[in-house]
Amino acid sequence: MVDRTGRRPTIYSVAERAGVSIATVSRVLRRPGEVRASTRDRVLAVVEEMGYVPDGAARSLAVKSHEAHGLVLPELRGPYYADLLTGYEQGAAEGGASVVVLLTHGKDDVDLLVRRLAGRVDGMVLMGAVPVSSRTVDAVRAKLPVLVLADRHQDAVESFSTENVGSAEQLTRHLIEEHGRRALRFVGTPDIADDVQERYAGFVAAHEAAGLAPADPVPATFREDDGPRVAALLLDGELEADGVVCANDELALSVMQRLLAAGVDVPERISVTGWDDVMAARYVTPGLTTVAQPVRELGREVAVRMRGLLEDRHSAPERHVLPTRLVLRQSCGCP
Amino acid sequence: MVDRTGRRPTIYSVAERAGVSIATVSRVLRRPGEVRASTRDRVLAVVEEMGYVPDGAARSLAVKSHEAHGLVLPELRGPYYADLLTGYEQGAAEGGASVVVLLTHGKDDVDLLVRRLAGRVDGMVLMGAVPVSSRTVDAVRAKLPVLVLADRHQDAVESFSTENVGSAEQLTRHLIEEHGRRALRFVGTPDIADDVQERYAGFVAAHEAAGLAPADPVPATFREDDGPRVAALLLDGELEADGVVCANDELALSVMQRLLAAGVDVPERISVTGWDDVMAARYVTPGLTTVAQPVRELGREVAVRMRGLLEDRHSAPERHVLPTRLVLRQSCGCP
DNA sequence: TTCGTCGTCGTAAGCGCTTACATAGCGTTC
DNA sequence: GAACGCTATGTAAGCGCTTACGACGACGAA
Repeated sequence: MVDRTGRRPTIYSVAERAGVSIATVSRVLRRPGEVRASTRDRVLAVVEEMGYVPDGAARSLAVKSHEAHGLVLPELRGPYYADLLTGYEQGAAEGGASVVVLLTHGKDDVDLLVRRLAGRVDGMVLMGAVPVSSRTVDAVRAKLPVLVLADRHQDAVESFSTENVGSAEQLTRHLIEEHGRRALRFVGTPDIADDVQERYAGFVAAHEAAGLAPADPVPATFREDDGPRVAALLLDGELEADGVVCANDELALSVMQRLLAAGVDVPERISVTGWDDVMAARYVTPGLTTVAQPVRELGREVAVRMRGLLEDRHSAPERHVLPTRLVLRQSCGCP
Repeated sequence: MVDRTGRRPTIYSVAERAGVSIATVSRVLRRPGEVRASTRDRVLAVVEEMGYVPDGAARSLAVKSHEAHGLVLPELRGPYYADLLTGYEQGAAEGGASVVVLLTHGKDDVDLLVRRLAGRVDGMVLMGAVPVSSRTVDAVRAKLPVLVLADRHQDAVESFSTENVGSAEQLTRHLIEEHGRRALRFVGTPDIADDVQERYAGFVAAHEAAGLAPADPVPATFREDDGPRVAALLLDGELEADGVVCANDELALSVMQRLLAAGVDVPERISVTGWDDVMAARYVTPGLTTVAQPVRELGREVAVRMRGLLEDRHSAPERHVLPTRLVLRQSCGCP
């Protein structure tokens, strides 16, 4: 399994053992059609026997391609990022590229890590929520194609996102028109991320269309931990509402659970809605009304687009928005 | 931003522009202490100005290290793999390595992909459930350290897993002793994966300890889709049981929901338990009794161990088992 | 027979880094 | 003031691949 030098086999040891030149070994592996069958078989036998695996770094250096994409996400909680990664990996794999993931949560040198990553991949996908300076983004963009997800649209940089304003408006209108809600609150901090902002915008739009005054958002993070706090405000009467439109499902589930535990009738007295359609949303009682995003498809499309950019670096930046789907269950008041 | 050749800057263009040799540029970036402050500043200024990012492949080739680990998982559904990856990425990042993920689900040339991956990383972690031939595993092991997760313990290859037999036994005993169950069924296909096998073994052990005859397992995959089928068996009376020990939470949730929808009193008439403690487990009613695994810690420990192996390749293969924790909620019969 | 063609394979020049070693400059020491 | 040591930097040899180019022989056509 080891050549005479005691090190792992290289293309040289394989060539020597098979009695051919290194060029032939390379051809056997990359363009088998160009070498005579008998030679090919002999070389393949040696490859197998020695357990030769070509060094990716050397290949990358020679072909000037890393055959890898970088995917930078804040974390991996919840189904969103995992699905995104799943779809992306699939799309990248279809083009023969692997994906290097960088999770920024808890790291304090994100800019450095992103720059370093830029040296090891052919293209990079940045989640809007990652804390990276625009200086760094610019530096990386100068070197390779960059795609941004769910971020405020900076011109010049191509972005993907799922539709937010429209579906938030539709959801809110549903609560107002179908369930007669008049005192809705949006739970989530718009400044925290671009999509939250858009969801709130939809919330506002629906109110204006109905001639109602939209209330200010109730600040909350995406984490479950904030649910109890918000529920307490509702229970104490500090927050008067007959419905809460939460920025995501974790928050909604957590709020709803607290309300139910306190004996509040959901949805009779208060409607609760979420966003994302996590698994728990269809198992809880009442079922959580929410908005489903085609996250896996999103991931795949992003990867496909990245492959396109790698082919043709000069295509103009586009803006992609994927449609979402309102999922009506019982927590809004539907039967 | 681009040197005179129109290509991206290399260490040569930076050196030329800064009026130093490439060795000095390299030193500025890797061992700043060895170069005079004035020179260093000058070089750094040029680096910044040109937007220079060292090529990872060239570096890897020179230092003979990819500074990356491979993580091969079947998929990314549910919190298990996502948490594992999160923990692993953290542990790897602490050692300055990035992680390349390979998802095997839906791919038919897994062996080839794994071999190829082996050429781009310094070490590889294989989930037991990935469909890879042992020939391939051996070939990869000959080249770099391999760690296996939740797999049948092949000697020689180091493995990590969470405790299964003991906690399954404990869970089953709880159902028998505390809730007086006498006709339990295990839902899951032991052959499918090593951990399912172990969980069933614990199920059997508890029965034997109680002087009861353990029933055969009811085959089912990890997916939610199998829940309705199993529930139907229970409802039709084809399966007589006063409790089902499911191989994971998805299955358990799905079965439980069907039973409840059909008017069966869970846990009064039938206890239901799962495994993994997914988020939905604490939001459903009744709360799902399950077993929590320290997945993130597992991931991190695996990464740390991998870094150790990379330092000292000759350490003997160890077998690591992390403890799990029984989470009693109401679906077993507890108040 | 001669020449061109084609298929097969070897030679060698990179790809962009790191680093051992050599060298130059300069302050110390006796 | 010569010998020495130390620091800062340059020179150049790889690292293991890919591939342009050319050599060579076999073969068919003229």
